[in-house]
Amino acid sequence: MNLNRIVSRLRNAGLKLTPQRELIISTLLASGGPLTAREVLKSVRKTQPRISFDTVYRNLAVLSEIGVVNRINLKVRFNSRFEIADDHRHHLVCLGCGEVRPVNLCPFQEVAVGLEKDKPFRIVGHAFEIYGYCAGCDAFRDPGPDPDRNGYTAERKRQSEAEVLKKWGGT
Amino acid sequence: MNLNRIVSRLRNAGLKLTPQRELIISTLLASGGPLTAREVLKSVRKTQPRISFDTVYRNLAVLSEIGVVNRINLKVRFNSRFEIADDHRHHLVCLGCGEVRPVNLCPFQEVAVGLEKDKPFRIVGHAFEIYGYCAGCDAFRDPGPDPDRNGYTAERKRQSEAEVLKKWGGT
DNA sequence: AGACTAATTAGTAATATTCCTGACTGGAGT
DNA sequence: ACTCCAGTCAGGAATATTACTAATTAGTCT
Repeated sequence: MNLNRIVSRLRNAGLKLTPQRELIISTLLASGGPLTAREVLKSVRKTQPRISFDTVYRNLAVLSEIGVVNRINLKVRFNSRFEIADDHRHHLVCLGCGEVRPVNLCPFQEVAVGLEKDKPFRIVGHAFEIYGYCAGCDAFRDPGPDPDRNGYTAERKRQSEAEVLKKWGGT
Repeated sequence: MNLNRIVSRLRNAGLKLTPQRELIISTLLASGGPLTAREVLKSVRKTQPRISFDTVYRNLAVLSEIGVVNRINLKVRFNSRFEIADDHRHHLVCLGCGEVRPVNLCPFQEVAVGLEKDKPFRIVGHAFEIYGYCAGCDAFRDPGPDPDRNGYTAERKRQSEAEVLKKWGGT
């Protein structure tokens, strides 16, 4: 997805192209991976120091709504991330370190068929995230002696979190 | 799902049953529908006035992690809601009014098969939410004269939001 | 180029959510 | 009943996210 294509999507939705909006889009386009709202803000302020939080959040939300941007992450431990929606995809999210791994499977088409029969509901989007632990973070977790235990150990979990926050530069 | 069953799930996970935790579970069990964290807190404080935000949030997160509670909503406009996970289900979420409508479809089983092949990733859960507009809220949106427009209209959207916030008692 | 209108923005306030620390407790084993 | 320790809690601080308002601007039509 290039800037021209994105701009035409904006126009079709009746949205304007402001310098701020263009900067946000460019930032996402230039990025190698999904960014948090804060990372976008930081980057954009290099050019427009006075851009506000609200502008960044609002634009990320709007761009998500028209399908130009993918929004990753439930309200689970880590911040939301945003990426240009080149193709439609979902993600594995590591609950240990926050790593996001793309998945090229989308279950929505099969599911959508059976909906909207009884009560009307105009569907405009969906989210599908898979949670778990990558190999590195899984090592922190104690499987325990009892096979019925699911290995939840607060202390180890906290250790893992602390290291991870360092790794991800806090927040 | 009754309290006894939930308690045994807690034990299997190595978690304790504290008065606070029991209260939170009871509140969710007694509720007719999904509750926000704030609603849970408010209800629980009738019995334990000094219970903290953190306790409520932490417990809802832990209960979600062991599958006793379903967590509903992405970081999209409305707060997260929580409900006892009687059976596994997902939800339609109205972006206009926040209404949550359960759906008895889960695409995860079919999708999960193809994963974990290349790189190891221990899956512990997933989330699937469908977004759109219910009949009532859809009426607020202007389809516009151009069929290629997707009907996004900031002014109307704001109107709708304002009314809805009143309806949902603010926040 | 000038006027008009809906969309957008900066700045700020209000919420929501998570994190941290030191004190406390449930429950398993004596 | 006593001990012990991992798990928990309350309280408060730190972040993340959303909401509001008055002023500004992009884009359309003349």
